[in-house]
Amino acid sequence: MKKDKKNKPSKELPLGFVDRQEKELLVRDFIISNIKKVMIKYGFQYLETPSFEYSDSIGKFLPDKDRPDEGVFSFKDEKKWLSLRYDLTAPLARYVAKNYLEIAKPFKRYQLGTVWRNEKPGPGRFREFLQFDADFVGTKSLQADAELCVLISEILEKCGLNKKEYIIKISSRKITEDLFKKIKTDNNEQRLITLRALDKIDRLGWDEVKKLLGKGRKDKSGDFTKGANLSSKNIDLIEKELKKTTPETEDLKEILKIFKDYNFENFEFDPSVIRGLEYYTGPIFEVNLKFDVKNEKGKAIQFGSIGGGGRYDNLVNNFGNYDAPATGISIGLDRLVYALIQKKEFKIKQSRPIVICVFDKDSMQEYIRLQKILRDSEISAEIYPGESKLKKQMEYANKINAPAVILYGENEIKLGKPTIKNLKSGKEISISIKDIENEIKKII
RNA sequence: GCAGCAGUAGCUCAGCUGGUUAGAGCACUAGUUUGUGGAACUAGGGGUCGGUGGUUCGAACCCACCCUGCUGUACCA
Repeated sequence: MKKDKKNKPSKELPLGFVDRQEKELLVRDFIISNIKKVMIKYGFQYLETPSFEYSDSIGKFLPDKDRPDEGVFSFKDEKKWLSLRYDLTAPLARYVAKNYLEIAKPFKRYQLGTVWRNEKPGPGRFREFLQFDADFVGTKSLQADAELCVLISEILEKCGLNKKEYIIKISSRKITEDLFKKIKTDNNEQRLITLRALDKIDRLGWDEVKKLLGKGRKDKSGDFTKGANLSSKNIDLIEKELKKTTPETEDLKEILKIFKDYNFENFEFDPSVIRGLEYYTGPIFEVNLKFDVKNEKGKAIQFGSIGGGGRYDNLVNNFGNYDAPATGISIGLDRLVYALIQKKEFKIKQSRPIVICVFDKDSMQEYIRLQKILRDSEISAEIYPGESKLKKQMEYANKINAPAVILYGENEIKLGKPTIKNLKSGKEISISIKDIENEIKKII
């Protein structure tokens, strides 16, 4: 079958890239159709920006000599570095900065698009994936932040999740800002390490996180992670502050009030939600699934959140002098698909064609006639695409999960009555051509 | 990136402490059935045992490096 293995092109995929098959794509399409419905209802505009941006436009300043792949895929075009986008927020900021004078403010847009990250893939995590983003640009109103949570919630429920299966966690950057004032640290690296450590509370638990806040932690593979070196007094203070269950910052109090007006309850205040450490300035949200997700071997895996977002009031401003406070949320669609396929028995019908068997090429016009009758009735149908013995054709129909085959050979043609064979029951019936449509519809 | 484990047919795996032409199940192909699938039976194809180099009379098996995968960890704008 295969000789000369050498010098043949590789059939392997690059690390972190995958082929996606129909089953998965149909679930994805289902989610996308729900997203579009909800976004239209909420009055958002649909936008598409290109896959590539200048690296500096999306926050990457790539030094010429270092390898230009610090988390992103990049190449040098003439004199400037280009990068594949790693999210949809940075391109949005760029878009708003570029078109600021023309667009209505506040600008509400949603976007669906592939993004790429040059990093280590994990289960359900690839280096190329589809993201959905909804953002408000040009408003400080916390109504916007609250509405994002409501809208995501509606999308998830339209996709079949109930209120027990997901939760929106909210917090605010203001909490950690206040905290840093209290422990009086202006050491930026220490602040970063602290934030990263706090981000892991739900995964590692307080005991482990406290090690990270102090000297450091050794994980179970024996790898050591350097800690933030805070004093135990400060560590205790942080723990005390972050274990509070009611928010004390003004922004969150207001959001909670708005949630109440919306009658929105499926959220939870969680001060350990930190997220994207650089640009958030206010409320932050995280969308979490509350059921276990398993890998191919049936083992539960650390799935984490399927999306999140928050307020980023300074991002657009980076491009110039426009002051455009913004807030947004994004969902990793492929991860959601991965989880949903496991959780739900999807009844999304993968419509497979009725197969019309070919007995004799000279009768082709008869087959085409049958095929047209079915297709005109919006029934998926095909003449067996090949030249094989009947047995082969049956095996083919069986393998593609065809609901039925139509047998129209010499004998049937003489009578003008094709035989329909139901592939599930194995039953065959002889039927006149005018009844074909009805009979097939009974089967599919 | 770091660490642990793994890599034998398309898939799942066996291969005893290194010993002649490397095995099984499933899948595939052909036939039993020249107009009938999902079952059975028969026969057959398919592997330089992840790669490269080394140790050895001899390597799928031992050693080194590399690649890939899994798990954890780090980073994630």
